[in-house]
Amino acid sequence: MNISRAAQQSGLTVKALRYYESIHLLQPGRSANGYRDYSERDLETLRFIQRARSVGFSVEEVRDLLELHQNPSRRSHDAKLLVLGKLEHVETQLRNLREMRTTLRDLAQRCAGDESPECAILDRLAGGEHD
Amino acid sequence: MNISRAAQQSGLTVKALRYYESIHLLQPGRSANGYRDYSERDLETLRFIQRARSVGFSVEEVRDLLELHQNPSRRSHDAKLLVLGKLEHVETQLRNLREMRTTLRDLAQRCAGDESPECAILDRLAGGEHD
DNA sequence: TTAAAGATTACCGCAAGGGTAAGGTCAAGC
DNA sequence: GCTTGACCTTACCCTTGCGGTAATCTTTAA
Repeated sequence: MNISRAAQQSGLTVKALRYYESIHLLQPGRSANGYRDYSERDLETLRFIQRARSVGFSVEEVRDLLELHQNPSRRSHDAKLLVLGKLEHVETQLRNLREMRTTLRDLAQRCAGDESPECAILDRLAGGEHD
Repeated sequence: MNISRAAQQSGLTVKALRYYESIHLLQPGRSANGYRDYSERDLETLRFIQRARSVGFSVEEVRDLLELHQNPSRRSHDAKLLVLGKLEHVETQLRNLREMRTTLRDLAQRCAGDESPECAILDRLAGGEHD
C-alpha cells in the first residue's frame, strides 16, 4: 500500500511517515518504482505509534514501547514503568497549567476590558501591587 | 548593570536576555567596552517579560503585551482579549492532558508490572480488545 | 603578572514534523 | 501517442525558545 493510504489508515500524516522512516522508527519496503510500500504489519505498527503518540509519548518513548512490543521475552514491568513515568510527567504539566489558569482568570477578572487604558492586567505584569 | 546581574535580578537567563535582544524584544544600551548595559527601566521590562512568560504567554504574545504596556492610549479591552485567548488555550491543553491521564491510568492499572511478558499496555496500544 | 571570571559573537542542536520546490511516475481521457 | 492531473520522490528551510560550545576580548583580584 502506498504512503497516502497508509497515512489515512493510520491517522498519521504522510510527512510523519516519511519522518519515522528517516529516524529508523519504521522502515517500509519499496516498490519497483521506488515508492514506499507499507505492508499490513507496517500498518499495525503505524497504528501502534499513533495511539502511543496520542497518549502523550514522545517519539523516542514510542521507540522503546515498540521494542517491548516486539520482544517476546519482555517483562511487563518495563512497559508499566514507561507508562507511570509518562503519567507523572502529565500530572506535572497539569499542575503547571492549573496554576497558569488560576493566574489568567485572576488577571482577566480584574480588568474591565473597555476603552480605557486603565488595565489591571498590565499593572500586575509590571509588578503592581497585589490587592 | 551587566547582563549576568540583570539575568539574576529578573529571574531570566543570560542566554534569554541575549535572545530577547536578537529578536528586538528588548535592546539594552552598551557600555564603552561593548558590554550590554541594562538600565533600571530595562530591568522592569525584563521582569514584565518573565512574569508574562511564566503565565504561559509566548514570546510574540509578550511582545504584544509590552506594546500595550508602553502605549498610554491603549484600551484595556485589547489586553483582556490576549488574556482570554491564552486562557482558552490553556483550558484546551488541560482537557487534552486530562484525557491522556485517564488513558495512562487505565493502562497502568491493567498491567501487572511483573516479570511476565503478558502486558495489557502493549496489547492496548497494539489495538487489542477493550475490556 | 597572571590567572580566573565574565563579557562578546557565531554557529550547531533539540522535537516533530510542516511547507515548498524541482522533478519522476502512473492512470485516465482524447 | 499525448497530455493532464494526481501521486510519488528527495532536499532543504522554517518553526519555539533558548542551551551548549568555541574562539576571542576585558576586567578584576591575588
